Amino acid sequence: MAIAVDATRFQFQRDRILRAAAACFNQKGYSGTSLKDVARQLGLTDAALYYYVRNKEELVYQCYLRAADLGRRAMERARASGGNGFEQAFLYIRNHVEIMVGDAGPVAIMSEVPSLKPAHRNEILAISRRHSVAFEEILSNGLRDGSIADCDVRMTGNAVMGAINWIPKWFHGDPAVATQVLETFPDVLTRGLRKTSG
Amino acid sequence: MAIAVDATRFQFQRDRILRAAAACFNQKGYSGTSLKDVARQLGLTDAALYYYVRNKEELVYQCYLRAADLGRRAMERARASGGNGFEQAFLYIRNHVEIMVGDAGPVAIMSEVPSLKPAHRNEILAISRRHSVAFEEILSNGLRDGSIADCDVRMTGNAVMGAINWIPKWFHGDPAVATQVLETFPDVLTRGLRKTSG
DNA sequence: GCATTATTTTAATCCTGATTAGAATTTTTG
DNA sequence: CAAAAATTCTAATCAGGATTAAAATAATGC
Repeated sequence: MAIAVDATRFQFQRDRILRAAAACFNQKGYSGTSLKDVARQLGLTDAALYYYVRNKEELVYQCYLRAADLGRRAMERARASGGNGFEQAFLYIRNHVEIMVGDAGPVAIMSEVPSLKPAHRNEILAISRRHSVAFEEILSNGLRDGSIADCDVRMTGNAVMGAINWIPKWFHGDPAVATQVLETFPDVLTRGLRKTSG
Repeated sequence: MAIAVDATRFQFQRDRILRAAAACFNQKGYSGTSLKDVARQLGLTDAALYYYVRNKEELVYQCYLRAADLGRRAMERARASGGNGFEQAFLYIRNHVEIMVGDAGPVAIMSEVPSLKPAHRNEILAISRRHSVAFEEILSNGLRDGSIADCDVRMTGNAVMGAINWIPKWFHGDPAVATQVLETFPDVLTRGLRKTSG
């Protein structure tokens, strides 16, 4: 009954499982990965996973929750930076890209959100929406403070999110590529936002 | 034994099925859609689908093949236009976006490519690769002919493809939005490519 | 209209991977 | 070390959707 200072072992394993699952889902597709696949990667047996997760649906849900959370953190660090609109947009993108190609481990592409059970699906969708809105707000701020060139905020947001979310489709862990991505992607995505003159 | 001039009825139904399937996959997720779901949408019975497709795997494969083909056409029309690099890039994006939000019907997001059987998977991947390479070539041409500003060709390609491929995630058929997308998305995606001065 | 072919349905079957129960093992605690 | 709790395994079971076989219906050609 210790005052759970150490959410240690359980939480730790659970997180390993989520990362292994994310890796499997991204690499082998959702329908292509069985619980056995995920378990094997950790030297476990499929049944063992049920100690950490109610069922496969919840495994996916947790993966997505983790992905959403990492995105949220990237966003919050950017907003906390106190820069102008452009700087915050750039920073958010860099933070998020860093997560996608960095050692946070694989981040699951949210392709099976629609098949989550309603409560889970709605939660994930709500977080995603908040996330999008937050980015659009940054863009709006940038328009107002003059750091971002005139643009359709909604569409720009959709474009940027798409580009970021799609990363795991073509990035497969090569560290050299990771460096390149980190250096160029944020610039690629924000070039169009830069205010040219005044 | 007629010289199959009219691939009519069969091909027609098959295409309807592919579109219905694409719609289901995008809306309900891959694991969330059963063959019965797809069939019901057409007033058919699940078993009837087997007259048009060997199994579910092939249904997905055909959906992806169709998606890839639509993309290829968008690309070819752009290349055939004979414009400079920037113009071709812009045109390709417009063409492709038009397909994604237009009345070509829903285009399947290729999220389950990894779980296709090897031959199918490799074919889809090969097409995708060709597609990416083609776009990168357009960008390279633009760099050479001076119509596109200095940029990382590979990463720019990845960003643009991601943004386009992600469209079905947030576009759900609203015609007003379709118009907006068509008008703004190509501009959003190419702004960063425009040569500012010389 | 009749025969042939194309398309769809009904009614099983099948199969695979998720899930569960309970035993075994390992870890922790005192 | 003994008892309790935590974690994992073995061995079934189970469910649900994919798939099939055969019959029924619709379309087509003559």
